[in-house]
Amino acid sequence: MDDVNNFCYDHFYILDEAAEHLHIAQPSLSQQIKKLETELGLTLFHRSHGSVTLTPHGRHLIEKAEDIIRLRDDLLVKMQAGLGHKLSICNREIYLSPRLLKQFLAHYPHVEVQLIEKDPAALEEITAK
Amino acid sequence: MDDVNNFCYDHFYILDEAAEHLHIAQPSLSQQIKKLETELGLTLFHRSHGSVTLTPHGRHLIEKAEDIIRLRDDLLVKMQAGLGHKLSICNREIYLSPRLLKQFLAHYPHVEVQLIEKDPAALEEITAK
DNA sequence: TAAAAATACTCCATAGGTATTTTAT
DNA sequence: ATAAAATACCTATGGAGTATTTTTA
Repeated sequence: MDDVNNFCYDHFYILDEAAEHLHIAQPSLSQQIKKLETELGLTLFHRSHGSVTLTPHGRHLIEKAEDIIRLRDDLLVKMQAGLGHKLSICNREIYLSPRLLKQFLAHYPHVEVQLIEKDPAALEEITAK
Repeated sequence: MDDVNNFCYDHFYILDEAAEHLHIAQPSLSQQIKKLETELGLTLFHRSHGSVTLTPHGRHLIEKAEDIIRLRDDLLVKMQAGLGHKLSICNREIYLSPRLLKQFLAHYPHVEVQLIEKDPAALEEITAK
C-alpha cells in the first residue's frame, strides 16, 4: 500500500557524500543542481524526505547524460592514444626534407624526434635495428 | 605534384570570422584553441600558411565532437518538450488527495494547475469537455 | 605591406569555498 | 536532537575584451 508515494523512494543520494566524490563542497553541489534545474525549468530531485531523490526527469537526464559523457571521455582517450610512443625514422627522407619533418612535427608534436645526421653507411647500420 | 603539402590545404578558417560567428573576439578564440591543444597535447590546427587549417587530429575531433554536441542539444530539447502544455485534470482525485497533487507538482512544476473546487455535478459537466 | 594570428595585459562572471541557518526525521 | 540541504556571503580562477605585436603570403 501507499504505492502512490513509494515510486520516489527507490534511490536516494546524500549530497555531502556526492560532493566529496566530486571533490567539491556540499553547498557548491546544491548550487549547481539548483542552477541546472532553473535553466531547464525542471525539478530533477525531490527534497521532501531528508535526503535527496531523483524525479523521473532527473533519472532520464542522468541516463542520457551518462551516455554523452561516456562518448566524450572515449573520444578524449582515443585522441591521445598513441601519444608518447617513440617512432624511429632513420632514412634519407628526414635528412633530405626538413620541411617534411617540420610538417610531421606539426601533426605529431609529441613524437620524440632524434635527428641522427651521419654518413649513409652508418644510417644503414642503424636502420637495420 | 607537391602532394606532400597539399593535404593540409583542403579547407581553411579565418579566426576573426569564426570568432564573430561565435560572438567572441578573435584573441579569445585563439586562446581557447591553444588551451585545448595544450590540454590534449595535440596540434589541431596548422598555422603555417597565413590562415588556419585543420590537422587530421583537428578534423577527427570536430567530427566526433559535433556528434556529441548534437546528442546533448537533442537531450536538452527533449527534456523541455511538453513543458508549458496545459493539462486539465478535473476529477475527485485532486480534490481528495492534495498530497498527490503536491507530488505531481514536484514532478511537473511547469504544468499549470487550476484548482476547481465545485460540487460533483459541476465537475461532471466540466469534465465532459 | 597588408591581412591574419598570437601576445600581453585587464576585467568580470561565476564556480567553488566557509560559515551559518533551515528543514525534516 | 541530529543529520542533511539550503542560504548568505566571499574568493579566485579563467573566459572574454582591448590594445598591440608578430608573422607570412
